[in-house]
Amino acid sequence: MATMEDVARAADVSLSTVSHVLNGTRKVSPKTVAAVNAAMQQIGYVPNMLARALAGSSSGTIGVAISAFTNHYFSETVRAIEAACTRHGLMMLFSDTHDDPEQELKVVQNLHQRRVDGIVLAPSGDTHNRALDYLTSNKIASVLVDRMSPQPFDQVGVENIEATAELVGHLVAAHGHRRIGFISGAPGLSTTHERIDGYRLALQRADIAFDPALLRSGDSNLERSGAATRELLALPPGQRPTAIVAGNNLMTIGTMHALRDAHIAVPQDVALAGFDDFDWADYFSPRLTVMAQPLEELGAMAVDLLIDRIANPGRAQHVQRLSPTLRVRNSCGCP
Amino acid sequence: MATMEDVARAADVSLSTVSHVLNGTRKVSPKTVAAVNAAMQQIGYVPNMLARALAGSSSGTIGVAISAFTNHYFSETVRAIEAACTRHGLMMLFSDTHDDPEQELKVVQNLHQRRVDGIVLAPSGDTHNRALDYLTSNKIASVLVDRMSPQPFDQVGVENIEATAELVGHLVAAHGHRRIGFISGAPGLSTTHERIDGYRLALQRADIAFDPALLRSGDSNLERSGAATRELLALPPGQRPTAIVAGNNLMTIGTMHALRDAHIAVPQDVALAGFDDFDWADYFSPRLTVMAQPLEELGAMAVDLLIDRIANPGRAQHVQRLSPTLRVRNSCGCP
DNA sequence: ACAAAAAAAGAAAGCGCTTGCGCAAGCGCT
DNA sequence: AGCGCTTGCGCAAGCGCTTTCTTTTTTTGT
Repeated sequence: MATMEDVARAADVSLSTVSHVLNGTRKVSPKTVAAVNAAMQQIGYVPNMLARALAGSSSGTIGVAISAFTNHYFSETVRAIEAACTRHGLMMLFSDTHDDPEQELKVVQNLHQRRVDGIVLAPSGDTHNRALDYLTSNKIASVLVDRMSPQPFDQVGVENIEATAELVGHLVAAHGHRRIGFISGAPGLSTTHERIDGYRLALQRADIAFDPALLRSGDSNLERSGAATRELLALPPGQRPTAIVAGNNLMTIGTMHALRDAHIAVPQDVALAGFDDFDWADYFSPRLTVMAQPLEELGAMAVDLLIDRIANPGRAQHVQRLSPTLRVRNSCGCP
Repeated sequence: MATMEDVARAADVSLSTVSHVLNGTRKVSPKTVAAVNAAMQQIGYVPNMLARALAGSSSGTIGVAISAFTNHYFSETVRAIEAACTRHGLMMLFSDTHDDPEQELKVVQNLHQRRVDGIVLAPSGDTHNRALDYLTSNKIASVLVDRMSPQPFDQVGVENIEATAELVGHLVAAHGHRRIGFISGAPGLSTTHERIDGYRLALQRADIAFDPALLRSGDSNLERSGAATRELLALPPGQRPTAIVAGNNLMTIGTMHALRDAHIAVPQDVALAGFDDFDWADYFSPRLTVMAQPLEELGAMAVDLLIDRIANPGRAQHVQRLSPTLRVRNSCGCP
């Protein structure tokens, strides 16, 4: 494979001149530039980014470690990150951590070994996250997405408390529900706790007493949320919820499925709303009322933040919260 | 950052010994191994894969260029590829080509510059695909997924003709439909043509005359397939299809949506079936009858094929067809 | 026309690793 | 004691670039 030296030889200039034309790192006379370019063309030269990265500093690559690619929410986020990378001429090294702290650490180390310029991480909900420690102690430029951490990191997520309160509030204000069940996510995740807080905030605002029986963990997955829904339905008639809010997309589906299996009509018998929009929420029947996260902006902002930090390692951490938007469709009872 | 030389110094051995310990490339006495490992630990050494790749040959990285990450089908495939990579200790450099030949070429060149060991590509449906030419002329180990090409490449896709025939055949055999509409994908893609062939094959087997009016292009997307469905519905009563088959997941959704907008009950008024299963096909009402592609195996096989070719550049090309499975649910009319 | 300053290009020292080559001990053997 | 072996390791030449320091060439002023 042709190297820069071959190009230099063919253009009858020095190696360093070739490098400088390629990078525009110093003034080179137009005719030399032409000669070098011609030689590259002719020889079919392909730059070696590995060597470039080794000699220089940047590898032009960032790492992305996401916890649950299976979840549509995250794959959408990755897509947005990828788009942002392409816009900035970066490539993305991608790996799934499967929400496993062990795996997460491995992935981060792997990315570090490959000398990525920075890392975008959706951290697992581990109480003591070793991956985050690794990032800090190795001074790796990084930004956290979705899950927030008290540790000093650049972070970008959505505003969960007010958003959940708004979602729950809609059920109260627009449809008069007073007994609202909430299916929460996996414990340990910041998003889970914040959304529970939002739920309680909405109740409080509506002067509805919090009933622990109406708050069930769906553990962020389909099956468990189905079970949680069944528990809710098994409550004595007076205590049974007239509406259910699910804490993420998977749990919304799980809940809906359980409801249908129990022959409960949505929204006639029980109203339903969920956090996270997804491609086809609009195509279910009933069409699902959800709180949609701005995934595109989230990805773009994560990359922007990361690039900025790479350029400017010393600066203070930025924690950004983006606002989700309520998408009112029919499952809440709206026509 | 600590280098191998630092480790060598700390362990009081030569640089090459450290390298050999790290790679197990030659016998080193147990006590030296211990000393080196201790030194690494103590110093906090992190191997530099860039340097390793430059000096050695492999970068331990493969590139994945997928045409339409937005489509759930592809994101699922990427997930499977990622899993296979992790199993093999590889990392995945990922980029979306947006089904644009221009972009596709750029992505492939980019990956090449980063000296990936091989490339998994879902080629765009370009008549003369420059990306494929580039791969060939630069002798880059690669494997094509989903879309097949007449050019000599390792390829893995699904069997489309028989599968589509089976799907259409089910509508005929189990439910007695004789007028079956088919919404086909974007022209130029091998999958599109093969599925059309499968559709016609099924008709032929059932002695049903092919009616061009019943074959409409949905262009592989939501909106166009909705339009195609509306065209089908606008046909004079005697000519109108009693069942519709859609050529991929997006088009199935688009079709279903159009049907609902037209207040057509599925499957009572018109039966529906589609190619591609997706997470929630089971949660729609009616539950969707689909032909499910073995995405997990597809990804795994692509990576296996690629690894094999990297190890063995000279061998003949393998073209693999995996068989999708029919998942009968309710939209076809089955109880 | 000639020195001084500016512009253009070359030489070479790394970046952090792999790997072929070769040297020094320690072994059993005659 | 001396021979050929094996075993364990160090040396140093790259891999293909970037970048600093110099050297050469061209321009400009008087």
